[in-house]
Amino acid sequence: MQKTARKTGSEAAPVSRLPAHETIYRQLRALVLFGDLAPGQAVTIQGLCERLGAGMTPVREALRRLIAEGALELQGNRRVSVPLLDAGHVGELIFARQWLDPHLAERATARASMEDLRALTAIDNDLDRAILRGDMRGYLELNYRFHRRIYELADAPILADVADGLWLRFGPSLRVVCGRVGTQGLPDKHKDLLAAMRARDHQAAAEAIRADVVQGMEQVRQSLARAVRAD
Amino acid sequence: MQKTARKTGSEAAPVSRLPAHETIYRQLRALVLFGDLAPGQAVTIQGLCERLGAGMTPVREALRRLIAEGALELQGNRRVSVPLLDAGHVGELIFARQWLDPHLAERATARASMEDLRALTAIDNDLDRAILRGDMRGYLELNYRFHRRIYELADAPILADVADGLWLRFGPSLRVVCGRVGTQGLPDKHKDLLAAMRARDHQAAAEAIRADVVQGMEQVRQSLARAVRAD
DNA sequence: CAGGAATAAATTTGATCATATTCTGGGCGC
DNA sequence: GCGCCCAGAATATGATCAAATTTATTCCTG
Repeated sequence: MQKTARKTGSEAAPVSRLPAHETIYRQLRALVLFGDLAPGQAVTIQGLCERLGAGMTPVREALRRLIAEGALELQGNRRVSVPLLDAGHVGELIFARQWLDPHLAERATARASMEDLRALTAIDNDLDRAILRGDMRGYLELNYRFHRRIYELADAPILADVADGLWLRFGPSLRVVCGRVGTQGLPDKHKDLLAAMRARDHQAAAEAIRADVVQGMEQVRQSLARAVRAD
Repeated sequence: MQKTARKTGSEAAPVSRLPAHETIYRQLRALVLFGDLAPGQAVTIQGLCERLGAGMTPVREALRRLIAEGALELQGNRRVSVPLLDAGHVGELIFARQWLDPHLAERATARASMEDLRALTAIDNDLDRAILRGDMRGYLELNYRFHRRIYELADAPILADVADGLWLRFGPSLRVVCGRVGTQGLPDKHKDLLAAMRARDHQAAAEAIRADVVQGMEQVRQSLARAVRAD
C-alpha cells in the first residue's frame, strides 16, 4: 500500500510525498480508534484544522471518509460527532465479528508463512508487555495491529475492509471499557490462536478467535449496560 | 443550481436545502450502482464537475466517500476508477451476502408491519413489469430498492450499512451481467420471500433470500469468468 | 414587579468557490 | 534511448457566503 514509487534509490522524504488528506485521515483515524475522542463527543472542522495544523479541504475530505466508514456520524444538521453505541449496536457488532473474524482467521491459517507467524507472535509479545506495564494506549494499538494483521493474511481484501470498518465503530467504546476495567481485566485468546495457526488447525483457529472476539465484545456490552444504569 | 430558496417568511422549499456534496454523492452513487460507469472505467474530478455542473470541492468530497465505501478505487497514482472484480472478489461478496442477507431478512420478517409488506410487494410488482418491459435500468433500480427495503426493515443500522456497501461493490458488474443476459435471464425468489414474510416464517424467509442472493451472485461470477476467457 | 417564553441579534461553524501550487505522464529534441 | 519540458489534472489554500446554535432582549402574563 506504499505508493512511494520513486526511481531514486534513496528516499529522503517518503512521508511528505503523501497527500495531506491522507495523513490527516490517518491521524484522525488513530484519534478515533484509540479513544482520544470519546463517544458522543462533537468534532468541528475548524477545531481539527487548528489541532492538526492543516487547511480545511484535507480535513473535510478525511472527515467524509471517516463518516462513510461509520467511524463518525453526522447528526441531524451538519454537525459531526463520535457515535454513541447502544446495546443493540454492540449486538450487531458481536454478530458480525463472530462470523467474520473466524472466517478470516481460517483463511489466514491456511496462508500464513512461518515468517508471518513469527511477526504475529512478536506483536502478541509486545502486547503482553504493554498489559504488564499498564500501558492502555499501547494495548489498544497492539491488539488492533494483531487482529488487523490476521485480516491482511487472509488475502480477502473486501472482507478485510469490512472487518476493519467494524473496528472503527467500536474503537471509542473499547477505550471506555479499558478506562473502567484497566488492562489487567482484558485477557485474550491470542495464545490459543497462535498455537492453532502454527499447527495449521483451521477449526481450532476459528474457535480461538471466536472466543477472543466474544469475550472482548461482551465486555464492551456489559460496560455499556452499566454506564446506562449509572445514568 | 437548486439555490431557489429565499429567506422569506414562508417555508416552501424543504428539500432543496440539501448540501451540494450530498446531492452529488447520490448522483454519483446512482451512476455507479446502476452501471452508467463501467468497471475499469477511469473518472476524473474535472470531468465530473462538468458532467454534474458542480464545483470541485463537493465532487471531491463525494468521491472520497465513494472510495471509502469501495464503490470506487484510487489506483496508485492519483487516478480514480471503477473497480474491476475478479473471481476471488465475487467469492468474497457471495460469502458475505450469503450470511448477511438471510440474517437481515429474518429480522425484517419479525418486524415488518402489514403496511411494510404491502409496500414491498408493490416494489416487486413494479420490478416484474420492468422485466417484462425489458427495462434494464428499471430492473436494477427496483431490485436494489427491494433488497434495500428489507435491510431497512431489519432495524439493524450497522449491518444494513455493511450490506448496502456490498451492493456498491458489485453494482457495476451486475449491470454488465444484465447487458449480456438480458432481463429475462434473471429470475428471482422474491415471491417465495414475500410469502414467507407474510407467514412470519423466519426460516423460509432466510432460505428464500439465500437462494436469491446465490443465484444472482453466481450469475455475476460466471459472467465474469466468461469475460476473462473471452479476453 | 418577577418569571418565562418567544423573538431577534450575534457568533460560531459548515459549505462552496476561485485560484494558486504541485504532481503525473507524455511528447519533443538531442 | 534518455532526459527535459510542457500540458493537464489533482491537491491545497483562504476568502466568502449561508445556516444553526447560542445569547440577549423584550414583551406578556400572573
